[in-house]
This record gives sequence, C-alpha cells and structure tokens, in this order.
Amino acid sequence: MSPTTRHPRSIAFLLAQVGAHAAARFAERLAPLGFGPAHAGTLRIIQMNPGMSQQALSVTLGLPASRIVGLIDELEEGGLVERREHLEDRRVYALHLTPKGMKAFEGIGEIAREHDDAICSTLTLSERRTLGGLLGRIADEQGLIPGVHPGFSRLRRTQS
Amino acid sequence: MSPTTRHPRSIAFLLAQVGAHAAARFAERLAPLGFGPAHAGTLRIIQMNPGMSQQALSVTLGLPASRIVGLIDELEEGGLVERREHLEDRRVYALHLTPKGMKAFEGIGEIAREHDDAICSTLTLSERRTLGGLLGRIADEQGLIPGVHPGFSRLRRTQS
DNA sequence: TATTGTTATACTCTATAACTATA
DNA sequence: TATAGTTATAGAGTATAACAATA
Repeated sequence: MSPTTRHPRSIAFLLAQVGAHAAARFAERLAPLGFGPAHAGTLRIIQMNPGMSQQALSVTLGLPASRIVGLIDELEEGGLVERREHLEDRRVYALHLTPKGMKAFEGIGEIAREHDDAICSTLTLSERRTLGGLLGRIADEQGLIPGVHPGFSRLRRTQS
Repeated sequence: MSPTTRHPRSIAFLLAQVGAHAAARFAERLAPLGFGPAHAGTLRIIQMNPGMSQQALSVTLGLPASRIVGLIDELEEGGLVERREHLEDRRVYALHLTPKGMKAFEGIGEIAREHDDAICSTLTLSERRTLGGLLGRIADEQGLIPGVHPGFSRLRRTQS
C-alpha cells in the first residue's frame, strides 16, 4: 500500500505545485539549447529594451549585479548578446541581441508555445482563456511584474 | 522610463510566476514557526501515515534518504516528531507526530487557509472554485501527486 | 547479499563585499 | 563622492557515495 498523500487541495498549494511543475518542464525543454530559464528571461528583457545596462537588468530581474555579469558572460560566449560601449557613459555597457540572439529568442518563443500547449493539454480553448484570465488577475493583484519570474534567482539550468 | 517587460502571458508562464509567488509567501508565513515548507509537508505526510519509515518518506517526497535524516532531526529537536522503534524490523524507525506535532500541524492548516485567502483575494468564491477545478485537472493530467510539492527539493526556510 | 538509516565529502549556487574605472 | 561593472570569498544547501547495523 502506497502512503496516503491526500490533501484538501488549497488553491495556493495547487498553484505552487503546478507552477513548479511547469517551470521544471520548461527548463527541461530549454536544456538542449544550452541554457536555463534565467537566460531565456534575460534574452527577452534585452530584446524589449535594446541598449539597456547591466545595472538596469539587475533591478528589473531582481538579481544582484554580480550575477548579471555571469549571465551576460554566458550569453555573450554563446554569441547571443553583445556588450556595446555606451556613447555617453564609458562605465556602462549597452546590451544588445545579436542576430543569432534574435534567432534564439524566436526559437524560445516556439518552445514556449509547445510547452504551454503541453501543460494545458487537458483544457479546452475556452477553459484556457478562463484560466489565463484568473491567473492574470491574481498576478496583477499580487503585484507581479509581467514577464519577470520572481524565482529567476533560484532557477537553474537542468543538467545539459 | 522603466524597462519594458510586457509578455504574451502564456498560461504556463503565469502558472510558474504565480506559483513561485504563492510558495514564497507561504514560506514567509511559516518562518516565524521556525521551519520551512518541506517541514510542513513532512508533518502532513507523517500525520496521514503514522508509523511510516524514513525510507518511505524519502520515496514519497522524492528526496534522497540523506536529506530525510536532517529533516526528521530538526522536527525531532523541535519535539514535533518521534522516532519510535519498529516492532518487527530493528533497522527501521517508525515515525509519529507528538501531541505538539499535532498542534503544529493544525496551526499550519490555519496558516494555509489564511494564505490561500490572501492569494485568492481578488477572486469571487465562484471563481475560486473554477480555478481550483482547472488547476486540479492539470495537476491530475500531469501526474502530480496530491499534496506533494515537486520542489520540496529546492524549497528553503526563509531566514528565521 | 540487500536494505535502513547515518555520516563524510565534494560540488554548485549564491550573496556580500572589496575593487577598478569612470562620472 | 557616487555609480557601473567585475572579481574574490565565504556560506548555505545539495547529491553522491561510503559506512554500520540489521535483515
């Protein structure tokens, strides 16, 4: 007899459980590309804010500046991001996606769509809209920043 | 001007984002009691399966046996869990909640209810039922074990 | 020989705080 | 004097694997 694990299934617990599952599956899909969720998130922020500084990235992602260094190092080594010199302030790097970085960004979008579909496979289209609406309202009310995962700090690359 | 972070808001991403938020807030509520989400989860599993072994706990929680040792050590030091000797197999400990452990378990239930209410505060009762139903279906379809958080492995106590 | 619980070790990830160069 | 980026360091948390006792 396997141990009992029944639970009243509070919504908050379900959210945490399903959310962690979704994040883990996404990290698995990303692994073959050679990076993790934080890299993907970073690519997207830079794509939407070309020329931004590492400092701004640090604030936006809620990560210490020292971690941004390594993150950008890896993306730069992969040829996805460029550190260009800032025209007015020589202390600052202006971050930009390379063409390869753009490609990667688009590839991630495709992966994200597949992932989303897999997670929601049991729901009808109408139910997905309902779910998205409810989650969006919670996210807004709880002050979550669209597109910024509060746990980038903790998200690691699944072993490549 | 603050950086753009807009996002198509895929459901999977919203789930990961809101789920991580819910887990973090719950850990904060637990911190004053002196333990973390994994301790709470462990208490509940033992409460539902009195006398179970550390080995069984290891399998149920998906954690290496070596981590269970420390987890039970801490719960035992807090006087919440007892290692009783197993009647038929002297290698095994039979895990039980103490009366104090029962109290703690009930306290956690109360905290969980408050937490759940805070997370869902923007939703009507009817909407909460809808959300719970949709999340439950995803959890079932994705093979998640009710009451077992896939990320206990990564969940730490917020600094006490 | 296999299994339960324990301990030791080595590794990864992280934040903190010095440090440099510019402003 | 303050800020952007970097590097060094020290700490926490982890899995892995060796271990002792019992089956």
